[in-house]
Amino acid sequence: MSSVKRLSEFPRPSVAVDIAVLTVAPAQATLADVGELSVLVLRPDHELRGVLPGRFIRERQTIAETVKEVLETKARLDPGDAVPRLLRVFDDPDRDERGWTLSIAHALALPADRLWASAADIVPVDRSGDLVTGEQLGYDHNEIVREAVTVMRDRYETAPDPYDLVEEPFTLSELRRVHEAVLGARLRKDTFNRRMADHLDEARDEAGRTSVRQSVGRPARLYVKRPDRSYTDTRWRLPRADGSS
Amino acid sequence: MSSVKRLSEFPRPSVAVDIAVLTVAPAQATLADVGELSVLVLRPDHELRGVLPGRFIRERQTIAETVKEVLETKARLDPGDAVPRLLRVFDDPDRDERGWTLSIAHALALPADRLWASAADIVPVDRSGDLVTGEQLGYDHNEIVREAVTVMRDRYETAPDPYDLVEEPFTLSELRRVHEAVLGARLRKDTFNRRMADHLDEARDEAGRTSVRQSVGRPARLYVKRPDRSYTDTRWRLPRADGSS
DNA sequence: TTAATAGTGTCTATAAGACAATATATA
DNA sequence: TATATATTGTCTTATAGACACTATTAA
Repeated sequence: MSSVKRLSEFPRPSVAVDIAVLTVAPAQATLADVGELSVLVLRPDHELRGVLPGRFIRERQTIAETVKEVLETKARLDPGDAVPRLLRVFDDPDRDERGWTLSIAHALALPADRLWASAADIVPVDRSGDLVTGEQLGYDHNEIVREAVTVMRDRYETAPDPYDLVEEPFTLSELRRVHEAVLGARLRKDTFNRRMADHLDEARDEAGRTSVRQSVGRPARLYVKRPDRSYTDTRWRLPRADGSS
Repeated sequence: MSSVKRLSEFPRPSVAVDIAVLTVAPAQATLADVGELSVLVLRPDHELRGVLPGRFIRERQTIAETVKEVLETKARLDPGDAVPRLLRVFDDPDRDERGWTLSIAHALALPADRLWASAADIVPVDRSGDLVTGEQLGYDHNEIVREAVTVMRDRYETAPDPYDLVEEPFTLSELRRVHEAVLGARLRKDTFNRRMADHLDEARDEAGRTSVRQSVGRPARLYVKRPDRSYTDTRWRLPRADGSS
């Protein structure tokens, strides 16, 4: 950043934004009741292989704006308030045979019902973050999906629905089912509830009810996520000596 | 990524890599024995304000290679095996008045003794990650430093010396002093030791000794970091039901 | 009353945090 | 021996994990 040469004297890469859109698809035959963590794959006419939604960035447009626009125009879905999360910059010089490109890869999660309008495929992923179909995507997009899935699973160990897949207010069962789908494992009801309790507040739904019943059984109480005091809250912090901090 | 147009038809940004090089500078008057977390600042002749080391990336060069080369040529220091960590991409359209630029910002830590050869300044930072001098750097580099410091402090709560500032093998006191400097607080000796013990293995130094004495007092045992089973080890994991996983 | 789902009491094991004692060196 | 630093015993409190029980609804 410290050169006095004109910017135009430097060769410049093409910079793309690619987005792994993740969701929990309703349960199939597998794993009984548990939904499946899945990723949105586009199949453009002129491409041999499936790709993630993405395009090159335009001047005077931020990355966040680009993400939103890509989802709207390429995937034909409304991202709403969902926050895209930077994964990393993919910079292998040979990642695109057309020339020198960088990909600023992002992950983003959306509730399944907002993806059905899209003309894209929703493909489940396995434990290692590969597509269950074994499909090979274009460019390095399989790797982007793997990293997106890994980061997402990691975060779902630590906090209640950090990607906002569940609409508030929700019941503990709804919350747990989403976590089970993301993590790909059944979770213990009692321990899960107690863990999450510290990060939730009781709430009412639009109708002012403090609990809901689905069709049978005891009605469940409603919760919203407590505005989290910090991402690091649930991890250990080193013990300060004396009263410092 | 899905266009069939030629890459050259798209406008392209200038892409820079900027690096917050962090270190623990030896203790000054403040806080008794505790070193100070500091950042390396360049003062090029032709620039009004201090800047972080950085430059535009070149074709067929990875970001990692660029980081290494920047540190060697601009900061005149040898990064060795230190791993640069991506912070995020700074993309404010107005961040550089010369034109459209992105900065792929990284953080990296090096032991203080490897920085003295550099012609750069080593400036301590305060609790919020600002330079203690109140100095304003060029571009958005103050913000890069703040984020670098925040991420680094967060990681030093969770693991023993994750940025490899201490040379192996080390004593628990050496390790604790580095953590105190990074976190800017004194830590309890006994609890710190027990916390770290799970992440350390006993070791010998070059001379084959299993402990060292500095000048006075009981000699301290030597440790190396245990190859960590995973970054998430020290955070809670949700309880699986049954035997699944 | 039964089935289904929600939620809690409580026991055990483990870990955190704090205090103080013990251990091993030099001067 | 006095002093300095390192390390551990142990007590208290908090939390995790597991099991089984209680609670509240619909059919």
